[in-house]
This record gives sequence, C-alpha cells and structure tokens, in this order.
Amino acid sequence: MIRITQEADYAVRICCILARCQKTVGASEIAREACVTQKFALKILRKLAGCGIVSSYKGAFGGYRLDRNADDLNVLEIIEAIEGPLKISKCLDCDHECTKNPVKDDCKMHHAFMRINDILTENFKMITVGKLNDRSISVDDLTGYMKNTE
Amino acid sequence: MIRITQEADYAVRICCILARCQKTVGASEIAREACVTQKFALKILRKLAGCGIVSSYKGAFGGYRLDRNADDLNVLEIIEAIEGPLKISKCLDCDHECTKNPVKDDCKMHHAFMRINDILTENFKMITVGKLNDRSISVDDLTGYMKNTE
DNA sequence: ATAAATGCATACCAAAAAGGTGTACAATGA
DNA sequence: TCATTGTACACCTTTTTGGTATGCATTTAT
Repeated sequence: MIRITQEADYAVRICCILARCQKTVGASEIAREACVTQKFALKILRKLAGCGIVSSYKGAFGGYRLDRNADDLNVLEIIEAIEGPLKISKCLDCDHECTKNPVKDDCKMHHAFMRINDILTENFKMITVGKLNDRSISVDDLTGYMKNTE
Repeated sequence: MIRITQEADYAVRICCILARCQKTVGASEIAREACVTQKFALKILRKLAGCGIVSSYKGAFGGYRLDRNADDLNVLEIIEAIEGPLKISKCLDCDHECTKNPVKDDCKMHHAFMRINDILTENFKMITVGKLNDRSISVDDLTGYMKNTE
C-alpha cells in the first residue's frame, strides 16, 4: 500500500525531538514525548544509533543525543535507517532481477519505477529535521524547488 | 516499507498487455502473458473493471478489453484501482487526524507528507500505459519535466 | 565495592496486510 | 441447452508490521 511505516514515522519525530533538546535524553522521556512505548522507542533508537544518527550513553543519566546537525539530517536517512534502502518496487531490489522478467532491458516498468524511486529519494532528502522543526517555514519550502533529474 | 504491491504491479502489466492486444482477451490468456495465476488475474481484472479501466464480456469468447486509450490511462489510476487512494502516511488518511497529534497545524510532518504525496501522485500520473509500451521512449521521457507544485 | 540507572541483544508474539485459492453461481452465445 | 466465460465472496497462508519480554552489560553516584 505504498506507505511509510509507523516505525519510520516515529523515528523522524524522535529525531525532531532530540534536535530541539540539544542534550542527552533518556529513552523514557523520549518515548513520552513521541507518544510511543519505551520498549518500542528503544528499538528505534538502537537502529538510529547503529546508523550514526544518534549517540547512546549508558549508565545513570545516560540516554541518547542527536549526533548530527538538524539542518544536515534529512528524512531519507532516517527512513532508510529504519526500513533499509528505499525501493518502491521489488523490481529494483536486485539489479539483475525484475519481477517475472529476467531481462532488465525488456522491463519498461523497471525504468519507470527506477525514475519514481529517484524522484522520491531526492524529495525525502530535501526535507531536513531542521526544516521540520522550523515553525516559520511554509509547506512549499519543505522540499524547495523540484530538481529535474535530467 | 514504502513499496508498490505485487497486485498493483501485475495490474499495470496487464493493462499494458491489453493495450497491445486491442481486442477482447480471456482471463486465462492474460494470466499466461502476465505470469500470474488465472484466479489472481481475475481478481485484479474485476477491480480494473469496477473502475472502468477495462470492460468485461461474459460467455464463450468473452474476456476483457481495455476501455481506455493507452495514452490517457496512467499508472496512478491503475494503482489506485487496486490499492485505493494513494496516501503515503496514516497521517493523511483522514483530514482531521494526524498520528498521535490531533491538531493538524501542530504536525509539521503532516505537511511534509502531504507534499511528498502530491509529488508522487503527479509523477505516477505522468507515466501512461502508452509510454510504457512505447519501446522507443527513453527513461527520462517517462515522467517528462517535473512540475514544480508551487 | 556496589547498587541503581540506564542501554543492548535477542527472541518472541499478535495483529494486520499481502498474496493467493475454492466454491458456487450467473450470464452469454454457439 | 450446455460449454465457456466472468462474478461474488468467503477463505486460507505467508510475510510484514508493530510491539513485548527477558536477561545481560555498562556506567556512575555514593
């Protein structure tokens, strides 16, 4: 159903929260802020930590801290940290295998999906955590002018 | 995982096949061409028929026929015939309810997702069955120049 | 040292969605 | 009138999603 997962959605929200805090925050507080259970927050935070988006600190007064500048951290990175590389079709999973069509050049849909995938990728990349947190920014400014991939 | 369903993928392929045939084709032949079981093809074809994309004919020598001009039938319509309206986030499902955030204007992600959704919609709309079938068209021509939604 | 506070790793589970099948029926046309 | 086709709908199985449980490892305050 071409849909972002709840987990990735939470991940973006969590990054926004951490960007606003600018300090180490415990998982329980993050979970409360993001309206998600602590267990689930921990699972998400571990994935973000694994990709170098957040740093984790153990022990008393430990927690997580955003490891990146809010304006350099984009939504694509966060989504891919949770869901893996963005591929809108099985067709794009492996370079040498199209759905029911082994010859890549014979599968026009492969090219079509590849193009849509690029467009989606580019646009997620343009939305940064900084922009999401900036309440003064207008909807149209979120992705900026569309780049033509040509 | 932000992915087109296999069913929608088949649906597009089936429309491409029907566009090339230009005649009434039985479900069994369609299924064979699309490399899918007949039962599943029938399910897909019924959805396409329900949306007026194909017409169905019962009885001996019955089958399905594309009810639209290949150049006017775009991939968005086919996907939506199968999966329903394109909504990349739960956030967009109902106008008055954002995930864990009842006040729409407080949910920046709502706006971000809305914008991404529009971009995706526009681009799927630009890919027609005619273009997919036209072997002389280049990858870059598939969606044409990107429109800025501004 | 040691206890409390925290994160880590892994396995597990339930619900939902995706992908697909079975059965019985209805319409058509040769 | 019967073979051929589609229709309707309920059902099933597998995969993905969303989330939990358990036990362990690390850190810091005291």
